Amino acid sequence: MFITNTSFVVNERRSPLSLDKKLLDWYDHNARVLPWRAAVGERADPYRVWLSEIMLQQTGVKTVIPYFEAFTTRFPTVEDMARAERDEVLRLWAGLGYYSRARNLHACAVEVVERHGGRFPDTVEGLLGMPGIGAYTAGAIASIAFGRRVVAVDGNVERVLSRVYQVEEALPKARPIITRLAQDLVPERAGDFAQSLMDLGATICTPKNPACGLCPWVAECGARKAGTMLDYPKKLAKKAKQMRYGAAFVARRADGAVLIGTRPEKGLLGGMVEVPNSAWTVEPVDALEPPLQAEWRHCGSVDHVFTHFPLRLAVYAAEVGMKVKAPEPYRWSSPNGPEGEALPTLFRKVLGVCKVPSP
DNA sequence: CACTCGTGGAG
DNA sequence: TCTCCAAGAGT
Repeated sequence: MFITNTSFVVNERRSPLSLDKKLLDWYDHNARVLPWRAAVGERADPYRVWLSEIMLQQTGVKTVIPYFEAFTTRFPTVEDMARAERDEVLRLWAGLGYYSRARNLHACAVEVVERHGGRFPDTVEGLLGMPGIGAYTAGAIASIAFGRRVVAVDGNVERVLSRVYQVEEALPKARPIITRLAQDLVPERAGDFAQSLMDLGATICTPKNPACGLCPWVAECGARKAGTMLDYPKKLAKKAKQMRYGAAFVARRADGAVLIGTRPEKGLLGGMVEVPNSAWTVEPVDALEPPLQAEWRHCGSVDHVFTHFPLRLAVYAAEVGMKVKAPEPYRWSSPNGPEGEALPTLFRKVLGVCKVPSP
């Protein structure tokens, strides 16, 4: 019953229905209706499956939906996205986070059009290694859009299967074990199976307060039997995150234009728009180095949390004359401000704390 | 393997 | 307030 790194014992089957059959029966009655899913009996559009899977990486369904609608409205097909400037993709993506996904998204669209005739590869091997497509996403697209009998192991699958089989190995070492357990379950309806596992993990077998009473696998779940659902999946302890400090400078002209720049291609918020700001250091810095001479006033601070560290930015603002040239490497935004730019949430917060009081 | 890479919502 | 974390990928 317990699954460890050295021993495998598959659950004995007391019930007349196999696990996959029970899950698909449940899915047929409880599948969530989502914009990227095909209507019953129809084949899902690979482009929409791909787009949704990239957006859903480490991101909740509720957050993704409005972005998905905006993208599919602006780019109905992969050709439309491939033809667009990358910067437009970044602007549409602004606020969604993990911006390398947006850079890879456009690169992948270009690759599909220029090297694959506008069609996505229909196998895991063909999909793997395209920009932004890893093991999970390749499996998801291959099974959901192309009906390949392969697995897509994500956080939901890790949680569900580690509970059912009481996988004692901690993540990430448990991943290959879980992948094998999942592969052994994949039925003919591989795409529905993948999505049913995700729906189960998202709505029933949740991290906290799992609704075991509604679960189609309640009878064969080892953790449920032992009452230890919350102990799975086992995870390695994460290291503590250290606060970093910095300063940001909002230079505003009378017409509303704000001094902005573009961040380096790679790294944090790569390729996105920023306002001038200092280095972010563990020790607060008090020597200010504003981008230009002006009467800078401290107008508040912004707290923001990245995945691997929290950040506190002291925000300074100044009004500058219409004839002031933008110092290198910065530029002036449009008179309405940088709202239309590829501005990540951090810098939207910065602009928010020093808005000009309206008359 | 271990680290980087966003954001907002839930408890 | 604080912790966790959501359909991971790249290096």
